[in-house]
Amino acid sequence: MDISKGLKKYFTTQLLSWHRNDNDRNLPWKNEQDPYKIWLSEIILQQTRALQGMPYYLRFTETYPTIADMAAAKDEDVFRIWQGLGYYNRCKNMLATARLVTTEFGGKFPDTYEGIISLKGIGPYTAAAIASFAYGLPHAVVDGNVYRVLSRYFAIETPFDTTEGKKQFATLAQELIDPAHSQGYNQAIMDLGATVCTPRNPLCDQCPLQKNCVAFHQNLTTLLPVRSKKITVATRHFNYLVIKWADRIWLRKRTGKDIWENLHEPLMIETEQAIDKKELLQITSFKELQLEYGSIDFAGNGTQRLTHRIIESRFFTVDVEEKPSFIPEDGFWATPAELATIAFPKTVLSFLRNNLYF
DNA sequence: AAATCGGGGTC
DNA sequence: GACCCAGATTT
Repeated sequence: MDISKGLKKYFTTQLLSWHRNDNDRNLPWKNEQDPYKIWLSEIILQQTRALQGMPYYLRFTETYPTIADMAAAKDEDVFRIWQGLGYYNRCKNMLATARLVTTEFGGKFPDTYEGIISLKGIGPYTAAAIASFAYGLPHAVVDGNVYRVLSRYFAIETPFDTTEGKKQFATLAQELIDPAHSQGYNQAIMDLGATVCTPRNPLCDQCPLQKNCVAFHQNLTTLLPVRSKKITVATRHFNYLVIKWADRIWLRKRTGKDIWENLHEPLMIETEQAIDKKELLQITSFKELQLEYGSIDFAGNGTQRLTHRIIESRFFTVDVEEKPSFIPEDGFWATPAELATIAFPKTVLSFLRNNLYF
C-alpha cells in the first residue's frame, strides 16, 4: 500500500470529529462498561444486524445479568432464548465461554487481546471489539462496515474475502486507529458504515469523509467493496413426519456438523427431490418405521430461504394409537408443555404453532 | 483457500 | 432475486 500520510490523518481526524459531534446512532450496548455485556453483544451481532440482535441482547441481559448467571443456566434454556437468531454454534460457544470464564477465571473476563481471542467463538473482529470497548486497547476492528468504508475512501479494489484482502484491510485499519481513542474510532467507523456509507445508495452528502473519498470523486461507490466469490444457493428437501401419540409428538435434537445442530425437530427424511405422500410411502427408511400409515396426511409445507441454502420442508402428520416400537432411539415423546421450553428451527416452529401443537 | 453455518432487511 | 449484516470455524 502506498497511501499518503495526509490522507490517513484526515480520515481518522474527520471520523472522530463526526463521532463526537454528529453520530446519533443509539444502541443499548454502546458505552457499556461491563466486559460480559460487551462480549455478549458482540457474539449476538456477528453477521447480524443491530436491530435484529437488539431484542435478543435485552432478553439475555435481563435473564442473565452476570456471566455467572449464564454459566449456571441449563443449555436448553439458553438455546431457547437464542431460538430464531441463527448460526447456533454461536450459542454453543457462548455457553462454553461463559462457563470457562466463570469456573476457571473466577468470573473475570480476560483483559488482553491474546486472552480474549483464545476463547471459543471469538475471532479477530470480536477480540478487537472487546479489547477496545472494554479495556481501551488499541486494536482496530475489521468487519463488513470497515471493508466498505476503507475500500471506498481509499479506492481499494482488492477483494475483501481473500487472504490477501483480509490482511491488507487489517493492516490499514490498524494504521488508521487513534490509540488514544480506540473505542471512539472503532465505534465511529462501524456507525459510519451502518448509517452513512451504506451498501447501496450511500449518503455521501452527509459524509464527513467526502472531501477526500476517492470512490466518491471517481464515482466508484457502487463498485466497492469487491467480493471475489459469488454465493451459490443449493436446495434441500426435508420431509417431516409429525408423529402424534396421545398428546405427545416425537422429537429429536439434531446432531452432526449440519444445519440447525442442537435444535429440535420431528422425524425427518431428506430426499433429493420434493416428494408427495405416495412417494413417501415407498421410501425404504419410511417403511422400516412400520408406522400405522393409514392415518398419514400431508399437512403443509414451508420454504426457508437462507444465505446459501433453500430448505423446502413438507410436513406429514402421522396419528398413532399405540406407541410405535420402531422409532429411532435417539428421540423422545414431547408433551405440549415441553414444546415451549426447547428450541426449534423457524420453519418447524411455524408449523407447530400454526397447527396448534402448542 | 473454500465451504458452512440462519434469518431478516433492503432495494 | 441478489446482496448484506458489529464473523468464526472447519474442511
